[in-house]
Amino acid sequence: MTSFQPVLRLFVPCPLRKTFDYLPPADVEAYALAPGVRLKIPFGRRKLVGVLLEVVADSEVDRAALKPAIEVLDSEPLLDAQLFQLLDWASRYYHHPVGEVYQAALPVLLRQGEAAEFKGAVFWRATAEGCELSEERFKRAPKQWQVLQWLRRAGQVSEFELNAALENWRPVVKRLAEQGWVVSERLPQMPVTRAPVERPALNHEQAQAVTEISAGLAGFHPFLLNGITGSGKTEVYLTLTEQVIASGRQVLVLVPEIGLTPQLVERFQARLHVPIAVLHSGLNDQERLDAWLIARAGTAPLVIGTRSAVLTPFKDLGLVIVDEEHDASFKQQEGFRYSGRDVAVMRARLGKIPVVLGSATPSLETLYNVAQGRYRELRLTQRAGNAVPPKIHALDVRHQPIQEGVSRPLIQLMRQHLEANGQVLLFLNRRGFAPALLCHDCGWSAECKRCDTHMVLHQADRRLRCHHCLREIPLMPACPACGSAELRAVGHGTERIEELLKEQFPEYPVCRLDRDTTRRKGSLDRMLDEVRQGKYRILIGTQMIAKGHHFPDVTLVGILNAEQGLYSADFRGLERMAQQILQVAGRAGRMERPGTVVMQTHHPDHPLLQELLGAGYMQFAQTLLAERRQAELPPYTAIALFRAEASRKELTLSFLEQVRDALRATGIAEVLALGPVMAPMERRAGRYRAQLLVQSDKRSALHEALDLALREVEGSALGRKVRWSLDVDPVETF
DNA sequence: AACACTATTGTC
DNA sequence: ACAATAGTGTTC
Repeated sequence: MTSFQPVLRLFVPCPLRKTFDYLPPADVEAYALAPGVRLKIPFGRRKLVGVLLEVVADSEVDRAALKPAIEVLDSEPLLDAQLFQLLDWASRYYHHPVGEVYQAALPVLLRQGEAAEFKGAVFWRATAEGCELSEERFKRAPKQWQVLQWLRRAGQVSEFELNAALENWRPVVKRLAEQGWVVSERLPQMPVTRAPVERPALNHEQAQAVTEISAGLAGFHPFLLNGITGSGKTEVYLTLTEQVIASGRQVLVLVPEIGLTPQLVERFQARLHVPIAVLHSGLNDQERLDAWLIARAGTAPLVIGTRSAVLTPFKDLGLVIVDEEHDASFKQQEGFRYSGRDVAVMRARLGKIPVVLGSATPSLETLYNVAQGRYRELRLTQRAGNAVPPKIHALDVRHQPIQEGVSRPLIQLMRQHLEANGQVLLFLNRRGFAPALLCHDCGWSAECKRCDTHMVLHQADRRLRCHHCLREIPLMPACPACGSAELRAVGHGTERIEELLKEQFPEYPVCRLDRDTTRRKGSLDRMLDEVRQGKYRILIGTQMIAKGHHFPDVTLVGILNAEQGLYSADFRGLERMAQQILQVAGRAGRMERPGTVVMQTHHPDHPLLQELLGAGYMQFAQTLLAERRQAELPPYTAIALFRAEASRKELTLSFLEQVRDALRATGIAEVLALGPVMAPMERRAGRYRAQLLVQSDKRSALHEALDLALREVEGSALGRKVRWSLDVDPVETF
C-alpha cells in the first residue's frame, strides 16, 4: 500500500543516536512546516517536545508504526539553517546523540513546550514615596539604597540591566517593593541605557589589532589576541564591538564561568548604548528564555554569556569573541561534552565572520593553530600607562622553617609590604583546614568510605569532608582505630593558612576567599568589594581569586603551592600550572607600582620552572609544545577518552576492553586504543572508574573509528550495566 | 534517559 | 502468597 502523506523527521530529546519519524498532526499540511519548528509528540508512554529536521516523502520505518505528532508548537522556526549546520557538526564531532545536542540549544522553557514569545521587558522604577527617602533610612541596607538611587536616577531600569549589573538583586528589589518604594511594569520595548562615554585612546598595538580584525569582518578569520594582563584586551573588544554593532550586526562574547566577570559586563554596559542579553548560570528559566529570544530577534545587539551561549540563535551575528580562551571551563564536563571555544570557531566559520580568541596565556592548541598558519596572532605587549609587568620570583623553601605552609622569608616580605601600606594576596589551591587527618600513635588516617581519598578536615565546623563525593562526618574526638587522642592535621588548606595569618598578623584583617566562604549567593561580590575598599589587608584564596578580578592595591602576591603542577598525572598539568601562576601574578598592582610576585618552591632549579619565570610564558609554551610533539599528545594528535564507572571493577574494565576490541576490529591502522586503565582515583562515590584513551594523528581516522566502535558497543548488554561516556578532546584525563 | 514489563529473591 | 527489586527491552 502506498500513501502520499508525507512524514516529519524529528530530533527527539533522548540519548539515541538517530532521528524519529512522525505523521503530521491531524489537519496540518506537512509541507507548510519549516525545519526548526517544535512539535509535541508521543514517545513511548511519554509526551516530548521534538524539533523538525525535515519533511520527507516516505519513511524507512513501516508506516503502520508511525504515530501522528500531537501538535505544532511554533509558527516560525526557532533555529535557522546555520544553527542546524552547527548542531549537526557538533553532534558528529563530539559523537553525541543529536536529540540531546538540540536540547542543549534550547532554554528549558522551550524544551518543555512553552511559547517562544517575548512578552516584553520588566522595568522597575521608584514610586513618588520612594523618591522622597534619604540615605539616612538605609544605613543598615546599603544594597537597597544603591538600587533605589539607580532607579531614581535612571527613571526606569529593566531586569536585563539589573541582571547584567548586579548579582542577586531580586531579594533587594522585593524588599523595596514590599515597602511600596518601587514598582514594576512590563513594557514592550527594550531598554536603552544613556550616560556619556569616554573612549580611552588606543595604543599602537591595540589600534593595530583593531585595524587587522575589522579588515576581516566580511569573512571567516580566526585571531588570537595574545595580550599580557593589563595590556587592554577589553578595550580592543569594545572598539570592535562598537564597530560591528554600528554596522547593524550582532556580537557574541563568551566568558569562562567565573561569576561572569561583572567587571567585564559593566564595561560593555558603560560603553554601548544598546540592550545587552546576559546569559549565565544565575538566571531563572524565564530570564534565560527572554535573553535567548531577544538575541534571536536581534533586539539585543550584544550577547555576553558562558559556554552555552555559543548555541544561541542570532538574527545577524557579525563577530564572536572568546575571552580567556585557555580556560578549562569552556569545556562541558558531562553529558554533551563540547568545547564552547571550539564550537565558537566553527560557528564563525559557518557564519563567515571573524572570531577573536583572547588570552594572556593562550592554550597550546591555539598556539599550535597560530604556528600552523590557521589563526592569525595579534600581540599586545605593553601594559597601559607603560606599567611594567610583574616579575615572578622563585622563593627557595628548602631548609627553610615552614610554618603552616608559609615560609619565614615570605612572612617577612608580607610584613614589609603591609607596613608600607600595601595589600597582600596569597594563593593556595586547596580549601579546608588540612587535606588529611592522621593518628600520631597508630598511623590511622581518615579515608572516605566511598572514594580512594583522604577526608579533608574542616576545623571551623569540626567536620571531615570528602571533596569528591561530598560525604561528610563530624570530627571524631579520638582515633577510631586505637583510641588515642593524638589526631594530627596534616598539610595545609586555606582555612589553616587563614588561622596562621591571623595569629602572625593580628593587627591586619584577613579575608579568606574560597568555595566555603563564598557559598552564599552574592557573597563573593560583597567580599571582593570589601577587599577593594581596603577593609582587609591580607587575602588568602583558591583559584577563585585568580580569574578576572583585579586588586589595584595589592603589592605582594604569594603563590604557596602551585608547583604541585610539576607532578600532575594529567598531561595538561604543566600548562595549567603555568597559566595559573601567570593569572594569579596578574592580579596585583596598578600602573605606577607593579606588584612583587613570589612563588614558594622546593624546586627552584627545575628547568621548566626557571624557563617559565625567566623567559616567560610564550617561551615555556614552546618547550611544552616540543614535549607534546615528542609524546604524540595533543595538539599534535587528536585524542578521545572513553570513561566508564560501575559498582564492580571487572564490569568497567571488561566494558572498556570491549570498546578497545571494537576499535581494533575496525582495522583503521592510524588509530591507537591505549588501556583500559583504572582512573588515578580508582573509586569515587562508591563506584570504580576506568578509562580508555583513543589516539590518532589523523582526526578523520579517529572520528571514523569512534563511529564504528560506538555502533558496536551501544546496544551491548555490558554498555547498559556500566555508566559510560565518550569525551572528544578531553581537557581532564581522569 | 525514562518508563514498563519480567524474572528473581525476600518475608510473613 | 505477595511485594520489593534487579535485570531487560523499547522508544518513530
